[in-house]
Amino acid sequence: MSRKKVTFADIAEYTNFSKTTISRYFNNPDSLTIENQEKIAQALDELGYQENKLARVLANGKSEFVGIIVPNIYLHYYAEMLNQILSTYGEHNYKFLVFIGDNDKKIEQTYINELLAYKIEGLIVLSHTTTSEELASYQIPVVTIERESAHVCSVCTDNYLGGVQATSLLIKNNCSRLIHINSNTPEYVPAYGRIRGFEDTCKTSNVPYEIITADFGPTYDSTVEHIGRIFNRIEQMGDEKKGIFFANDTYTNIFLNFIIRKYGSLPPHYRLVGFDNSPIASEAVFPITTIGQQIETMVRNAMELLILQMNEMKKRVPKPLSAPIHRQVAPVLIQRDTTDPCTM
Amino acid sequence: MSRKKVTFADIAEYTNFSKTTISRYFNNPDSLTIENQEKIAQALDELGYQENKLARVLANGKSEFVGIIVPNIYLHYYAEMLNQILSTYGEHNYKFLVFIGDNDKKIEQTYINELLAYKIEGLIVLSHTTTSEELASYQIPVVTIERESAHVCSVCTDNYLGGVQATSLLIKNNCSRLIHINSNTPEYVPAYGRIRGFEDTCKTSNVPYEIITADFGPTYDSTVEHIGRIFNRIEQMGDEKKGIFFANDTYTNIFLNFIIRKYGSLPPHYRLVGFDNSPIASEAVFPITTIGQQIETMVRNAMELLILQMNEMKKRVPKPLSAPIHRQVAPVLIQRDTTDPCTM
DNA sequence: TTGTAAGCGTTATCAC
DNA sequence: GTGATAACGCTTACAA
Repeated sequence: MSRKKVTFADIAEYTNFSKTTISRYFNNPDSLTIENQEKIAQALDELGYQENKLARVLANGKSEFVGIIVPNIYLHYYAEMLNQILSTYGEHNYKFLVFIGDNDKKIEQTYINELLAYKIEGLIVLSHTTTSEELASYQIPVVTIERESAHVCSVCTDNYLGGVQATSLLIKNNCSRLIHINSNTPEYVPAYGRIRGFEDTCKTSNVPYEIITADFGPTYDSTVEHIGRIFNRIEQMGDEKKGIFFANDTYTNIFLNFIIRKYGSLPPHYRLVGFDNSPIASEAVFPITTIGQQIETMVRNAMELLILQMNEMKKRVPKPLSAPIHRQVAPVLIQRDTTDPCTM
Repeated sequence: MSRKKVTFADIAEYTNFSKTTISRYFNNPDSLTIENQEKIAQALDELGYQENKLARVLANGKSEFVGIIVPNIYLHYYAEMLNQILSTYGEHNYKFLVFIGDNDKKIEQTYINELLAYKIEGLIVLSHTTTSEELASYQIPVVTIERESAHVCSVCTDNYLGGVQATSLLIKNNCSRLIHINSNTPEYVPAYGRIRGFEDTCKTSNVPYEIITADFGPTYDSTVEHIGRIFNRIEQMGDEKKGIFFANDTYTNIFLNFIIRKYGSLPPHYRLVGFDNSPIASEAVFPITTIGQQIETMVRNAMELLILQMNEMKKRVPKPLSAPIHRQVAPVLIQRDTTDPCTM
């Protein structure tokens, strides 16, 4: 009942083979006769063998572990990223050790050390706490997603293009005044591209525009409060047709709610576009037109870049990449009910 | 530069101690003189030592790994669970290996086998694919959360109480007709308690009630469609004050959206209560009154139960629990704008 | 307080 | 095709 652990040694004894042969059964079965394969299979079954991959890792150095550091999974965006990453198990067989970053550099360091102690083969970073320079210094394969990444491989959405798509749609909707609403975003963050895309498109098309940035505070409620103020300000602007491009769907939804509560519906002089295609965009009273990040594609790219590096590390003479590879993924415009139907 | 791995042997040689002493430095530092501790610390630093916890696991059997199987993390409910579980790292130091269940028993088996091969000390199961009987058969510490759990330890929300809370509020709101909307839920699922709580409360209070169940299909859109039909049906019922208790906030929000699009606001003859306190409940045009699951408390309980079992396994003569422990966590009524203000 | 030596359960190398 | 044997890097009696 309380069977002690069965090991290769036991199987070997039981079958009159050597441990080596048992090992081969797992790693290179073709090198055994079918007959012997069956003998071993049977012994495995009869003795109730249970693999120990940790021992194998110690012996061959391939942990098949990949570390992940996410800032949180409260936001659907990160949850979906994580979802997609974990789902690659079926394809690549990497096991994922997941840590939630604390926005605390010290703590994140300890996470990384812990991951290194468990011999991860690679690291996927979504949190913003540790600089890419520091990440690079660990000398292991790294891929970052949608964050600063000067010194490591990365995958980002083409935020600039997203800004252009959103703004172009609003212009096609004949909005005579364009507004972009965002939190204070440093220029080195990929998402800053949304602002540039917006601005450039407005300029090119010669439409008057305004960029409203603010610190929305740390909570949903504080965000609502700030956006409420912005709503009131915009309401004063008169009734020309306003096209508003928001940094994300949450902001858009909050703004939309203010509109609904005032007008009972979405009046034609408001056209809104969000970003992220998060659930709230489809769940809003009037489903929100938004720029969707192609998360699955991003993750596929991230895994490709990571595996590229990890495979290199397994060679006798690993030749690290001469320069980090950066990939951009085009976002997708998803037209719903907060803009006029329109073929672009 | 491409420094070879530094091991205890190297440190030992460098410091003229034995490997044992180096080991003790990590596991029982007090048994060394301060002086020698510093010597070793310095050597560690100078040689650039990097722990290898896998080797340690092989030697002492304590992996500090815990496996998690979630059905998905697309739903905020699961994402938040995962969030809370992962966040316990700071407290308990268990590392988490996360798998996304496929609703496919075979595949989930392979996940579990993989986890066993990596010598997890315990397993947290949120997916519904594998029966608790099967889970128990693996002979390792298991805790399930909010699912069938006859043969293993578990943590659940007190769904019955939740149903009672929601229904009582609607009755206090003077609703003269009570309706519960749910998908087809088998009785053995914990969430079925919500239905019983609703029904019992209606009966006790002698208020006419109706339970509407349906298969809402696999997508958000199909859910919208079905709820739209239900909305139309309820609209025909006349204008008595209706109190509707939904199985979750998503249903509630969809229903609310139908109301808004028809009436432009929430008319007083509709009172709505959701379940889960998911983001959509607060983000809706009219923030939704809901029954919140205390996820953090649930997770704390789950970890307690798991650690209890895992610690037992570390004893010389582990005495497994004579019977699985089941814990219930009370839900919390969160009053917002889809019900009348009311002190209960 | 410190050291010796035998594991832990695999894989890798080199023979046969 | 198969087997001995030495790693892999750490822990843990048992000694001293």
